[in-house]
Amino acid sequence: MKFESQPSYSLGQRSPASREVAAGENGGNVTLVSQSALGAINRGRVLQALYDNGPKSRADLARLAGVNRTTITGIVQPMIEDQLLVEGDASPSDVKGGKPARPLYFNPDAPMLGAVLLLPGTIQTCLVALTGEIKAVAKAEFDTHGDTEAFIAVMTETLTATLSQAQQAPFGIGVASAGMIDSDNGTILTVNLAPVLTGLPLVAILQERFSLPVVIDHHPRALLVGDRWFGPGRGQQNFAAVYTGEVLGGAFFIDGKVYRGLAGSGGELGHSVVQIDGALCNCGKHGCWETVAALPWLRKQAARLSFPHPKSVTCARLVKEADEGSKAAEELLDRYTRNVAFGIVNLQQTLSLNSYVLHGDVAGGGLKAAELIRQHVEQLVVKRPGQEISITVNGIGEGHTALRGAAGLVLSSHLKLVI
Amino acid sequence: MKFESQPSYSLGQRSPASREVAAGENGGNVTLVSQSALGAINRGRVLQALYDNGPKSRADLARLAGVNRTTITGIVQPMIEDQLLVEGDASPSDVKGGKPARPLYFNPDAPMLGAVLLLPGTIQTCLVALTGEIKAVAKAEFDTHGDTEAFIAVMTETLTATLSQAQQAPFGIGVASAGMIDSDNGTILTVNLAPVLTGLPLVAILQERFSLPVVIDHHPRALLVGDRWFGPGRGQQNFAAVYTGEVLGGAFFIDGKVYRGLAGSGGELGHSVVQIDGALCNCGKHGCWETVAALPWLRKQAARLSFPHPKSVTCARLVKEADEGSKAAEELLDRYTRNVAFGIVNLQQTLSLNSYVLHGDVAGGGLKAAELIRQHVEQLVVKRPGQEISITVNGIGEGHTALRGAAGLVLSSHLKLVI
DNA sequence: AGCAGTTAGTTTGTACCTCGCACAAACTTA
DNA sequence: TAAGTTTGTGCGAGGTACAAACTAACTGCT
Repeated sequence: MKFESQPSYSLGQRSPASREVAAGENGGNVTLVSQSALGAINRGRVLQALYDNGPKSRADLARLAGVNRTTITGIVQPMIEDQLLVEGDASPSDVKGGKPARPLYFNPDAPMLGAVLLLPGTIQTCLVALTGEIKAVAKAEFDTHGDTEAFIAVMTETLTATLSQAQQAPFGIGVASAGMIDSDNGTILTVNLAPVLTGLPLVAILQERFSLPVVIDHHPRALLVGDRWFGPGRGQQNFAAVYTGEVLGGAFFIDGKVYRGLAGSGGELGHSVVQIDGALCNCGKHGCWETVAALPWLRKQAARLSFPHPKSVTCARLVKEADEGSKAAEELLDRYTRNVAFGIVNLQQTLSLNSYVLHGDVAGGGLKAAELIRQHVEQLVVKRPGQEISITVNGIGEGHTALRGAAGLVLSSHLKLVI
Repeated sequence: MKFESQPSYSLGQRSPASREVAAGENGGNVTLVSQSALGAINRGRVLQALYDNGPKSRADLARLAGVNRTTITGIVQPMIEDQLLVEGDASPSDVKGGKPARPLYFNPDAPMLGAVLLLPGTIQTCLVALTGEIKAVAKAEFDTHGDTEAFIAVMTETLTATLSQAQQAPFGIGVASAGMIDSDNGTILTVNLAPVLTGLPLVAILQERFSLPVVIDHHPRALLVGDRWFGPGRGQQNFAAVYTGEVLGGAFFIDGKVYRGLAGSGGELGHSVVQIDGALCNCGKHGCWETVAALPWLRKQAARLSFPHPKSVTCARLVKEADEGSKAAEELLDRYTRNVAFGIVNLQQTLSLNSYVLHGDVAGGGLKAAELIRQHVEQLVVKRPGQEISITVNGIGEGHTALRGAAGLVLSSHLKLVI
C-alpha cells in the first residue's frame, strides 16, 4: 500500500501547521505525557486542590481528585518532609465515628513568593506566603516619562527592600504590569501612560539581579489569578475577571486554565467594538467599548450633566449619591452600568463563562453596581434554558488581589500546576 | 497546629466551588491523571498526530511527539493488529541512506463513522472513513413545522439507508445541527427555523434505534472540527470557525482543544452587540452583529439600492458583479465585509486567536471576500507588534466540511482524541 | 468495660507505562 | 565489499498508581 504524501482530500489555502511553532518543548504540536512527567503533574494538581479548597485531609483530597488514598499519601509525604506542607491538628470531623482526619495545608514558614505590581507611576512590591498572607509591602513612585536606568534603579531598590525581609529565598518573583505585555518573552511591549516602560525586558533584568525565576503578565490576568486563588473565583473552572477604570481589560479562566494567547495576548476587551462608527477612541478607532464604559466617558457625562467636581466622579460616588436620593446620579449610574454590561454580554455570547468578577472602578460600586450590571446583562443576553449568570465584585483592595495574583503566576509556572 | 476551616483571607461574596459540578467523572474539580488513563491519552495523541500530519513513520511520530521510538511502537502495534492502522510501503525517505521508513496511516477498511447534518428542512447523512473519505451520502427533507414522529421517521430512514452501506458497524454517529444544542444532554434546545426540533432528545433516540455511540453538537462546532481535520485548520492549535448566512455563529479551537462551554454553549456570536441601541434583531435585542452582517441585512440593503432580484443577493454574486465592474456591488460588498469584520475584530480582541476560517455566505465570496475582510480587520484591530492575522475561506462544499466535522466529533469522544 | 462499626492513613505487592540500551534489518555511498 | 546511517524491536530499569490488607483512632450500643 502506498500513501500520497499529502492526501488529496486535504484542501484549504493555508499551509498546514508550520506557522505556529507553539510553546512546546519540541517543534511538534502534539506532546505525549511521559510517565515521569505524570508525577509532577499530579503533584501540581494536589497542590491545586489545596489552593482551591483550603486545608484538606489526605482522604478528602483522594475523594476530590478521584484517586486512591495511597496515591495521595505518596504525593504529599515528600512535600511534608520538604516542609512545603504541614499536617494540622486532628479536626472534629463532620462525620460520626472513625479516625479523625489530619488536614494538610501549606506551611506558613515555607519559602514565599515575591510579587510586583507595576502601574503607571507606581511600583508596589510584597512577599506572599503560600497561605495567601501578604507581608513586607513596599511602595515607590517613578517618573513615567523619565529615564529607563532611573526606573530600573527604583524597581531594584524597592524589590530588594521587600525580598530582604524573607527568611528564605523565595520561589520566584511574579510581576503584574499595566499595558501590553509579552509574557512569553518577558517584556513590556507598551504602556500608554508610562512610555518609560516601552520595550523593557523586565524579566531578564530581574532574573539577572535576583537570580530567581521571574514571570510577568498583564494586570487583568493577575487579577484573575488572584480571584481564583483567594477571591470569588476560588475553585471555579470557568470565569472571567474584568477590570474597568481609565482603561478596560479582562482575562479568562477557561476549563481550569488561565487563558493566554500567543505571547500572552488576549483580553484586550477595551477595544472591542460596541458602537460601529461611534465615538473616537484613544486607539484611533471608533466605538470601542472603552469609549462608553471607562472613566473618561463617565466624567464627560458627569460634566455634561453639571455634576459637581465631575473629574472625581467614580462608580462608588454615584452609588452613594444615588442612595442619598439623587435622581441624576441614579440615572447616570444606570447608563454606566448598562454600558459596562455590553462588554460582558459580548463575552458571555462568545465564551459563555457564566461568571464574571469585576475589578477597578465598578468594583468600588459594590453589590449595588454588580446587581445593576447583572440585571442589564440578563436583559441583553440570549439566555439558554436554566443558565444563570453570576456577577460579583472583588471588594478587597485592588492592590492585594493583583499582588496575590502576581505571586500566583509564579506558582503556576513553577509548579506545573496544570498540565 | 490548627487551621481555620475557612481561611480568613478568603473574601468575596460568592460561595466557593459547589455551584458548578463540572463535567468531571467525580464531583471534584481537580482530577489526577491515572496510570491507565495515561495509556489512553497517549494513544489518542498519536492518532491526533496522524490526523494532523498525515501518514508518518514510527520514527517521525516519535520525533513529533518528543518520545522514544519504542514508545510509539508499543502504542501503534496493537492498533495495527486491530486493523485500525495499516503500514504503508517503504517510502523513498527524504534523508540519504538508512532503512526506509514504513509510514502508518488509518486503514481505509477500518470501521467508518456515521455523520448527520441537520439544517432547517433538510437532513444529510453519510459515512466518513478515518481517512476522511465521504461515502454513501443520503439526503431528505422534512417539514420544519410538522410532527415530531414524522421527523423521526424520516431521520431514521435516511440514516438507515446510509449506515446499511457500511461493511462493518461504524464507531458511532455524529450529528451537527443548526440551532441551540445541549451537547451534554444530547438534546436540541431550539432551532428558530425548525420548531419541530425544539426539545428533541436526538441522541437518546438515535442511540436506541442504532445501538451506537451518538454525539451531537451545533453546526459551527462541526465546521470547526471539519476545518481542523482536513481543512485550513489542520494542525493548528488556535483558530476560530465563523459561519455567516441567515444567522451568524462561531466555534473556537483553543490551545489544541475544541472550546465547549457548559452544556456545549459558547460561540453564539450572532447576538453579540456591535451597535448599542441599533436595529432590532430577531432575538428581541438591538444592535446584534446579526443585524448588520447576516444575509437579511445584505438583502435589505440590496433592495434599498435597487439591485435586481435583491432577495437572491449573496456574497458570491456581489463578488462576481464587482469583478464585472459594478460600482454599486463593490461598495455594498465593502460595507458587508466591513460589517462581518467587526465580529471578527471583537473575537480577535477577546481571544487573539489570529486565525479565522470563514464558512457560509462569505465563503462563497472566495479569496476576494476573505481578503477584503482581512483588510478591514487589520484596520479595526489593535495589533501587537509582529502579530499577523489570517483569514481564510473553506471553499469546499459546506456540507462536506460539516459532515466530516460531525464524524470528527464522534472520534474525539470515542477515542479520547482531542480533535 | 467491651465490642462492633466506621473512617484515616500506611504497608506491601502488582500492573502498567516510558525510557535507554543494544541489536538486527535495510538502504546509501564510496 | 565495507562503512555509515536510519528504522524498528526486544529487554531490563525506574517510576507511578492501584488494590488488598493492616493498624490507628474514634463513636455508639449493649
